[in-house]
Amino acid sequence: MTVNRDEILNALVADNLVSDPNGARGRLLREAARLFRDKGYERTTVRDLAAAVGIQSGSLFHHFRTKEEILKAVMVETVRLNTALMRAAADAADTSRARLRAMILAELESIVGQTGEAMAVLVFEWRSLSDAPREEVLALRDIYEQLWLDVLEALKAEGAIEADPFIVRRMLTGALSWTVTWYRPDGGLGLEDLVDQVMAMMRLASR
Amino acid sequence: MTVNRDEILNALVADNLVSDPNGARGRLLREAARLFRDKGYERTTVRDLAAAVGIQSGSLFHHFRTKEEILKAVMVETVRLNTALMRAAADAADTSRARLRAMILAELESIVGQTGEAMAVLVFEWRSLSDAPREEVLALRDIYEQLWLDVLEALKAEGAIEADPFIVRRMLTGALSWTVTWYRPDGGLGLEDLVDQVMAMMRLASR
DNA sequence: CAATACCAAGCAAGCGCTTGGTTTGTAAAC
DNA sequence: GTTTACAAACCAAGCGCTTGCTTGGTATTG
Repeated sequence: MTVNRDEILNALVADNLVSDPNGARGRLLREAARLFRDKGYERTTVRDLAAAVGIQSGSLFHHFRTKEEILKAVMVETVRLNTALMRAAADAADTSRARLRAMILAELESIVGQTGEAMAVLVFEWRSLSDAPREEVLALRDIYEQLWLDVLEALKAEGAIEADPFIVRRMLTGALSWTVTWYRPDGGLGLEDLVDQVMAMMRLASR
Repeated sequence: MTVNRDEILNALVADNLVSDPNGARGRLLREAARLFRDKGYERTTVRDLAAAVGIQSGSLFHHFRTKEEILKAVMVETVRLNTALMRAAADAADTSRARLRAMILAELESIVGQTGEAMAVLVFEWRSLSDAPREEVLALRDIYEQLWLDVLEALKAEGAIEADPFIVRRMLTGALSWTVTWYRPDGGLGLEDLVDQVMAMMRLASR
């Protein structure tokens, strides 16, 4: 990887697209992501959220107008960050096959790494968003998805994959995001190994 | 398929392992599954559940002691039914490859078919179950999962797949259950086509 | 001396669930 | 073949609690 995670994050923070993780807002969003993943959005109360950052529940509404706005912010910022990370990962590879591998690794890193809580929220809590904000998040996600479709279409053109790129991506989305429910980085299986397994499953091995 | 769905269902009903879909309890569980999938368990109130079957909210507690017990019943009965269906699908095929194909088809049929609501609940709402009932459901699910591991291990031994069977199954779980979020049977893509795509993705085609 | 960040207190609404009593289905007793 | 008995199914009402959010005021900071 030529561009590292922190550089990308800082650039987004500078553009006000993502909250500074060290600021009050950023800290709250991180705790919110953790709570939303662990207990679900509905089971998490504003009192839980407030306690997690050490303030009174009413004080939350100085930073966010509603509880739902917190959920939306978690999702929006997560998509933005991951789109940037994914683009960087894709750009750094020079063959389609290497590009797919890099993207799978990047997505798994997001899922099991620091933004894992937020990624899980993105996967499991979209139903808790009401229509308008959901559409907003989905629109952002489309940009992210297009990065995947580009590389999968290239692989299809090369004959490296046989199935429809669109469907392959949807299957990959499910397969990779499902790892949040079972993969533990401290187990015997490293992240790179896991990527190898995914590539092997699609018979695209050759690390 | 030599054994059809209704036969299997009736056998389970006769053994009291699954509620009669026409009975009061069965109807409630079906409506509960639909509501839980559409709005999530937490957002679904006992008043919603009662209204869906046309009774007062208090009357629910004549059939179930708590709201959580309804969720558990939905999950338990769904796993039981699908284990039976999956076993039948597996037994009817004679090669490992055909068996995997039959099982993928069976799982997709469960996901997009009549029990689809309940399957989605099983996937997305496990976090809403408290510890003890969750362990119970997971224990039942292990039986179901073993059916998959058996056929994947056979395929591995035959050299038809390259990756670890355990990991392949987890990837398949994610990929297939994720279809609930996007696949619509009335679109251009039929279920058999979708299975073909999955097999093609694993380079196991040859319908 | 504003503006920002927070606290203490509490309100209105909605939640799961309980209660006491009525209707309905079923089958034995007469 | 009507009556009696009784449990299962349900209703109407509401209790106690938690929820998201508001309000009016007080520190803190540049």
